[in-house]
Amino acid sequence: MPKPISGLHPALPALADRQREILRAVIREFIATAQPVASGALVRRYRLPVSSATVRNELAALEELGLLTHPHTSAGRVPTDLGYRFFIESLMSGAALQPQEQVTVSHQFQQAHQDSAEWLRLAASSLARLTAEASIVTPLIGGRSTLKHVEAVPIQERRVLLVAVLDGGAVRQQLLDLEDAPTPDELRALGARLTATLRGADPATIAAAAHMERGAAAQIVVAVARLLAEAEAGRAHDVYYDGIQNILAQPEFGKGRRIREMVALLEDRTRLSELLPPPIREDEVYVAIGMENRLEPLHECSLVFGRYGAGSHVVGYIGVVGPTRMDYARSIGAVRFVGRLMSDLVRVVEGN
Amino acid sequence: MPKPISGLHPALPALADRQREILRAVIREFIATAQPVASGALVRRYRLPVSSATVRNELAALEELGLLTHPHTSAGRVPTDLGYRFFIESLMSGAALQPQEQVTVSHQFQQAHQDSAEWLRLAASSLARLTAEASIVTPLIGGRSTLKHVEAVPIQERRVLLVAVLDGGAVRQQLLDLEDAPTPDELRALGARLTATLRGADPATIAAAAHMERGAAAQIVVAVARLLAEAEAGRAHDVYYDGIQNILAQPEFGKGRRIREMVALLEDRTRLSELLPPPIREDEVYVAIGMENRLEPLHECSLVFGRYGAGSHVVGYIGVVGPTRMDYARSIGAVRFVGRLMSDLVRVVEGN
DNA sequence: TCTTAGCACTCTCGATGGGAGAGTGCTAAC
DNA sequence: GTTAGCACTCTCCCATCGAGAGTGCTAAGA
Repeated sequence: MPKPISGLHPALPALADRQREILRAVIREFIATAQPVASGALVRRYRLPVSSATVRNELAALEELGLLTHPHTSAGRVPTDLGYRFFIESLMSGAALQPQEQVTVSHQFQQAHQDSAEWLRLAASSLARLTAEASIVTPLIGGRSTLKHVEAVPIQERRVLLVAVLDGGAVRQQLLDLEDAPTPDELRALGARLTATLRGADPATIAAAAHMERGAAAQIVVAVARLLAEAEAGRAHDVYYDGIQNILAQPEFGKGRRIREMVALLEDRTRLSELLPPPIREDEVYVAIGMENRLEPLHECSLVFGRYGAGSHVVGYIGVVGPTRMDYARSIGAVRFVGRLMSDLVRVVEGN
Repeated sequence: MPKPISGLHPALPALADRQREILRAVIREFIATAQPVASGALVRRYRLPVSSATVRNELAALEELGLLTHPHTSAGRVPTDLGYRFFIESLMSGAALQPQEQVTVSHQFQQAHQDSAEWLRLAASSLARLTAEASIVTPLIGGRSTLKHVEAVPIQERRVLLVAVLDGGAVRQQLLDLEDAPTPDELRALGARLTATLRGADPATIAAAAHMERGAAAQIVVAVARLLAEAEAGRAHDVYYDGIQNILAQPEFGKGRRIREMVALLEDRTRLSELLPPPIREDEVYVAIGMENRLEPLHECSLVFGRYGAGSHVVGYIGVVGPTRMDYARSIGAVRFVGRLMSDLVRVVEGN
């Protein structure tokens, strides 16, 4: 069974049971309220069997270990990045989604008309709604794109719509102005012939095959090769995001500067790829907390990413972005659930 | 020639030349600085040939007419919604986009692979970039969707990918599990036959034709009818938006409450349709200023919408949303330019 | 009659300064 | 090891105040 959480793995200290309990309570409380957590409030709210003075001693110890900080002398405690990391690695109870929620989301996917762009959009909006964070969903990236079917549909005299179906069921289309003007019947025959000869071929093979063709056929083959090559590269602008309103609502982004940078990052599809996680295994979830993120605008944010896909080379990523004060259990549960859903869909499309 | 600007047309007062000049200067200045405009600053900045006291008298008169206000006694003047309306109707010099900008945007569209979803996305991002506002772009809505070509591509034994090309070049796809298991050759023949018999038919006709078919063919015909019907309805979730970061940067949205409602409106595709303008003519631009908007969250915003399309029944909308303090000349110019570009593309795809 | 200088008045904005409240750290007793 | 008690610190809110900006008004000038 793969390690469920990946990401940085700094050396984490060993804690006594009571310290673990208190750390967990602090993080839970801070996630819920966004306010520094006071010793007295902990005792009251979590019915701890010790006094607030004892809790204060433990809090000081946890701060010594780097798991908590203070904004100022007379404020309560706030988790550090390391504190969150500890929480995720060894304190968090993996609360999955409610069965009811799971049913609702699955149901929506089933109704989504089996259109892959629709699935991506739905995944983004489901994740955003489930987690109340911003979500990011990429299409399937990488792997070999091979041709399953090609068709040239006449639009005007010399203009055809090229429709290429890829293995995996993705459909790419492109309008093409031809040098010569084949009849509809010729076009149909050409589509059938090219489908027969190029079926299963990868972009390089198809590009090479273009030399065997002349005129319209050559044009079409070149275009098909390019469409497939692009599909293989995964087009950066096909990334979907949703839930910007959720992060606007977070109190830590009230001021407005930080948040603008984050939204800019989400909207700039060319920069989005910098945000994707290193390769992770199926069903594994990657978490990057605060300063663990390379990108400066995300230094007060956390990412939770999962992957979906069928093979080991054809993967897409789905994830959420939010403040470091994030409900990690829920985010991880949601990412994992939606990821599995997407993987199932891919498997169905690719034929088990 | 159609009226270029549509929207509410309240009775607008007649103004003396100097008042017009001063009103124009106030609005220009406020659009540029977002600060209430003082009489002294106007004289200095716009080299008015009168003293600040005279300007103050005129400002008081303009305020009397409802075209300006002040936030408090000792603050400069701020345009009212009516003031902006007056500006747009009779003061604004229609500054179009720079030739350089026009070339850049046209060029991007030409490189966009002739894929209609790509065009929509590009239109949204171009508008956002040109205007520094948030943009909204809908696909073509309404009109009759007729079939141009249909193909069933085998994916697995009983599973096919249905690809329907519509008049206008839109491509719809759907995965379909068939009752029986036709051979690839049978599927190809079926596609050719259905294309021949159903070409040019509308959804209702196609749905009726389903009764003439049996088994897989009937299933396919039903699915095609539904795909076309959906295309005709225009799917609400196909709306694209971009440039949220731009409105986050506006000083009037600093506080964060208003802006959240606006972003929520943009992200909720089901509510987006409430935002679309009443029917407007080609090349006409619709402007709604502040309280003229029905939707409460937009009471401090303005919309500038244009339409694109080929006929009078097949239209799509493109527009920008920003604070009432918006560079209307630029927004209107950008919306009109991108709208024309989109219309041209539609005409090309539909075959002149 | 229109324009303008002068001036009092008003309002915002930023700095200043308690005072209340919350929460900690420490100490000493249990 | 735990806890009560207490001094100390820091934030936050509010009131105050002066500077600055800008207006409205008045009266004089063109």
